[in-house]
Amino acid sequence: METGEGTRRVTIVDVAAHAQVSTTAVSKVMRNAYGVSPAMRERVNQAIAELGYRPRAAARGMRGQTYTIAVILPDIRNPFFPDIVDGITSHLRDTDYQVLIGTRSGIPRTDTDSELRLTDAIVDRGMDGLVLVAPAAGPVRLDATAKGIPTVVIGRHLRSAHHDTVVDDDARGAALVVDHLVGLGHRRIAHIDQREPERGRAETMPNAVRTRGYGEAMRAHGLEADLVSTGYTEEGGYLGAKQLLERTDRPTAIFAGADIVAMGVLTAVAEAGLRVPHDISVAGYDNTSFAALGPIGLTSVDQAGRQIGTDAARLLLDRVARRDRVSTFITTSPTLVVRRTTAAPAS
Amino acid sequence: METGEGTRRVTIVDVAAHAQVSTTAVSKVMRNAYGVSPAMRERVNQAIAELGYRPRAAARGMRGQTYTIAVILPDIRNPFFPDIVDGITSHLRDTDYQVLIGTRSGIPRTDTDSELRLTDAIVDRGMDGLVLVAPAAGPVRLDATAKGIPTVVIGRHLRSAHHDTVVDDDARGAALVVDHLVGLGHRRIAHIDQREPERGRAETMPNAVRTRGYGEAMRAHGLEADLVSTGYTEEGGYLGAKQLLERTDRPTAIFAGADIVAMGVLTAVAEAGLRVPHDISVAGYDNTSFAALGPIGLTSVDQAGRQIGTDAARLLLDRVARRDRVSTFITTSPTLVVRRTTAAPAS
DNA sequence: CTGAAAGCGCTAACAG
DNA sequence: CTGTTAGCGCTTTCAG
Repeated sequence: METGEGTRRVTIVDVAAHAQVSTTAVSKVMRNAYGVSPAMRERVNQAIAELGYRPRAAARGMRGQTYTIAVILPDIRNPFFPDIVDGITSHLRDTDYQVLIGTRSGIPRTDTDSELRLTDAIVDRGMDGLVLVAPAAGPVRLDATAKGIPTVVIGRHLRSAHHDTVVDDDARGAALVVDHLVGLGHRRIAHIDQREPERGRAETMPNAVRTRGYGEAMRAHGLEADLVSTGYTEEGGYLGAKQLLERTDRPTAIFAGADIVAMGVLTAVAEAGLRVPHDISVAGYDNTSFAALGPIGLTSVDQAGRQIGTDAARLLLDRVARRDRVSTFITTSPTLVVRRTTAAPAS
Repeated sequence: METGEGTRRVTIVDVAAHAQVSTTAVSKVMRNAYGVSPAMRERVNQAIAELGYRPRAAARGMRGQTYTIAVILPDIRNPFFPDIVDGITSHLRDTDYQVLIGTRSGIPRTDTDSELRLTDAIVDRGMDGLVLVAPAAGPVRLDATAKGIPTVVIGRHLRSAHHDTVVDDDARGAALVVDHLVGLGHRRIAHIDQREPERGRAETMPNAVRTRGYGEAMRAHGLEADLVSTGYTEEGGYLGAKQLLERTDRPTAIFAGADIVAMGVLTAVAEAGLRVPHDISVAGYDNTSFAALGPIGLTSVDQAGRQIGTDAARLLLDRVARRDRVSTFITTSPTLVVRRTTAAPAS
């Protein structure tokens, strides 16, 4: 127990000596490896407890695993991501694995570069697995990463032989919103999405797929798409809505690509002196906890983030155990949650 | 560059061979250590670039540093914490250090146990420094942790010789709110705080200090404190407010201990068919980005989370460099941001 | 200023 | 079922 000043940390050698066995035996017991008698297991465990021994991940990592899983989030402020993280950690709770989160939450967003740096850092630290949430990297890069470390990609519409994928049917989710608004009588429905600078990613990013779904649904109803591209942040929503509200012929409904975007939209609408849903309807995507808030009551698309996280964790552990197994692609179905920010247009 | 299947990862030995120098030289160049000629530095750097070499943190950690800083958050959903994280990462951006976040965001909250497990995991992974945000552990435990790894504690009103501390003047912040509400004419001002089960921590937890500040300010105005203890979560605010609103003689103002709590309060108020601030005033603490949202406009106390994070990062790097330096205690001054959820009482 | 050699703590082969 | 031995990739003495 002694946490004294100069006391050297207890190592596997100390445990082995204390239990009068070999270090191999201790190692095996820790990893629940095959080939240890119950008696020895008992003795070793007791020695571990008595000495308060804890294995060092770095040393283990040099030969075996580090028992650490990293989750890379594009943005720590988006309240949707905690749902995913919850799902992952809850699935890993009873295992030996530890979850650590990396984020490029700094100033620059949609930054492929900082994501790359983070991914490298994860690999350098010998982590056992990686969950990438809505990564910005291209398919080639993702494959290269996945070849080096078991990887699950969340949110990209991208099949790969090297990583597993869990993704929401974003096109369907967007259509759900459009259908709902059209059903209420709206014709001028605008969409605020995230600008997708790189051509190659356009088809596979969740935002792009939502945009496509929106466009197709509008067309199906014989309506014209009305797109404003800013970004999936509160500020993006604010700026996008400002732009839309300045028009003489402003839309009667705004479909924001994410709840966090809708938050900015609501702020802009309030500033313009308009009332929701009387003057304008607003819908979001993700069904975050903030959408349900009393003063908000945002109509939104639920994509079951917790479930997505759980699925990702399961796939990841699976792949850590068998790195060569065939890859899996899971699609989840979104549902619409109607609240108080959408209603029939006033006119 | 070859990211081929079986290609062994390039190590320091490969770099040394390529540059025709010793591994020691390479090691020194990487660490910007003393005693390398510019010519050699140049050669080594070129070899590193040509081979795309990246040092493995685990291996480095066995003898030296891992260049990794961990931040432990009590809750990933509270929108105040990203501000702190932003401050930390922005300060560390141009260093070799990498920030990784750990959170006990699972189901159980205020869980000393899961915090401990996380702290241990951080230490086991040989991280170079640790930032603890509003930790639940007691002083003895915190000291023990800090003895093992350079540590900065954010949010606890606790002076220690072993860790540095950055903390907001929570008592003053609470008084700011009470003074503001009393100035508007309120007399029945309730406070929703977080239950503090452990006696020993009562004086040092931010929530407890806010509660104390609230009580003292009320007394100074000759008013009686009215406390409901739930938790610093949205749900805590919801349940606490529900309880308060059921009373026949309900308060005219509710001061929530954190913005996230205020969110729950607003939901409960809306459900009760009451209007803010006409029927009841609501104030929060933290001045998160959500407080500024158009449909919210929450009056809140700003404690400059980004600045707190920056200070913490600076102190931490400082201590990583000189582990034996005297400890520092920084207090920041909160300011009140008045928005639209507070007004004179109706009666 | 440079390099050879000795570990850091652990796991994986390999023998007994 | 158990123990011995040889490294993993890096940093650190300590000589040259």
